Amino acid sequence: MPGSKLPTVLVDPSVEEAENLVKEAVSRNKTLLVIGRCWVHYLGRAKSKLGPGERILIVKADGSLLVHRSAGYEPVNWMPGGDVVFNVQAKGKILEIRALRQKPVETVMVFFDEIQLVASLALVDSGEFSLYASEEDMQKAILLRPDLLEEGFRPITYEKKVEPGFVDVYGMDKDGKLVVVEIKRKTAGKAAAVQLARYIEAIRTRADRAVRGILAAPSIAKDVQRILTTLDLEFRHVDPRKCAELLSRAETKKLAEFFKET
Amino acid sequence: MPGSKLPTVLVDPSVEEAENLVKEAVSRNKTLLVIGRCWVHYLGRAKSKLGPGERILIVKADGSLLVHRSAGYEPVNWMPGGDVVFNVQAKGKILEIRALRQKPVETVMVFFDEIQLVASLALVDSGEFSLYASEEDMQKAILLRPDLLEEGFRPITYEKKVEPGFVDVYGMDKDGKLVVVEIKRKTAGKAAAVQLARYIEAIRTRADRAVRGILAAPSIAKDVQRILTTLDLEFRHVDPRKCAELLSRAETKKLAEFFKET
DNA sequence: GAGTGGATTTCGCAT
DNA sequence: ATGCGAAGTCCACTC
Repeated sequence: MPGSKLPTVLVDPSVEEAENLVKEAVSRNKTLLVIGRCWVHYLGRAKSKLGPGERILIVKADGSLLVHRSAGYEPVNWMPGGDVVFNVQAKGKILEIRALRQKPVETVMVFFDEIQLVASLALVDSGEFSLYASEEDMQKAILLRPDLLEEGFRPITYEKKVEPGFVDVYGMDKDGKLVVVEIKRKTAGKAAAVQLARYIEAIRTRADRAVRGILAAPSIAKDVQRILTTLDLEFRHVDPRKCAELLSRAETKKLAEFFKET
Repeated sequence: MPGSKLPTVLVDPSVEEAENLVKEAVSRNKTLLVIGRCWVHYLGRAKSKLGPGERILIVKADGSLLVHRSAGYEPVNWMPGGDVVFNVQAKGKILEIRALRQKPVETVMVFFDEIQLVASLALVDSGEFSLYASEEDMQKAILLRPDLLEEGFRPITYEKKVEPGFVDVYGMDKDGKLVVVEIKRKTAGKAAAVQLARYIEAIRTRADRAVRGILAAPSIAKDVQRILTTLDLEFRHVDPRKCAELLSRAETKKLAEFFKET
């Protein structure tokens, strides 16, 4: 076993013991875990108060801080990492942990009056994370296999700058008509249709010729079909998962070349 | 001390020991913590792979699952709580924890091959979280930015003693008319309107001049608008959240200065 | 139940 | 540094 260092763990420690380990952890940029009864104040972008209760506090090596309750995906209080400074001190029976960030200026203060567990960790983690089926994957897949969009479609550029922003994909259909493609990785709402319409509008006035607008997404919201019809836009079903599968490594190379050209 | 139950903690457990505690925790809806070397697969709305590394796994009482790395505010893998089903089993030296959600259909699979710590917690947490400003905060905010109440309003005093009690804020409108403001942090009911009316009454008789009464609150109860009209009082929508934001900006400045010193 | 908008959004990538 | 847009966004609210 590549003996990774075991965490230093204190169960039901005294305030002093906890204070020492917490200080050691934050000063050495370890990952810190504190479980116990606490209350929390936040002041910065907003202002909040959290009354006493048992929670999990995590302070990561990069300074990010999380206070998690027993339910809910999101932390009830937090601070993103970066330029965060910590101040830890025991005041009587209470352990105070303060975090201060500079940009933007904000502070989280956690007060523990009962500590069940403190752990100081030196997590070794070089594992790679890869995500498939993002909007970018859909774009790549369409560039690589234009038939996904429609037969005979030929991409010209991607992320093309036009007046309001960037067109996801821009190309020509089998009849030589210009095509603007807006990609959404999940159900496309009204906003997507309107955005596409704006691009079309901008290009039509500039190019002074017919332009087709295609919304490529796994599905569209209920009333959006009506909007599309009104705006003379089209919807094309494209499955992000299928797109991801298409992107094998070999094909990605070809894609790299395509990207280089354009 | 209301002796909250201490967590069950295993440091450097065997796979079997870990398996037992993890199973016990998820089956009894406790909050679970596992720290160790793992890799993670996600399949659902997208698809992701996370290579081996040391992380923190949290499974909460509501089924939400978080995999945290040593840096970053966000979990690298997760599952929101709700209709989540878990499957835990040891396969040889590897502990598998699978979470499956139905809507949408998605699954997270975590594989541990080294376990540093397992903890099963029964977090007791009834503390209230309030992001919104207190009534006092709303008062401060209105004094700081009178425009919140109405354009041209100028506060004169606050917490002014008048016959029945204390007026929250007292000032003048842009036409020089006296204004009495009653602040409520939540939906204002009949009592608030009546209270305001009493202040107005007292001041009118004393000052012998026109006085406007404004009820400042995020909203008013259904029939209160009628009462206000009858009593010739006005309602002004004031968002406690906006007040909190405003105050936090102001108070944050003090914070910034304080930290500049230190 | 679906759609819409906000978030102490966070995060990355562009200019 | 700043700004813009996507996110496995999550979440609360409305229809």
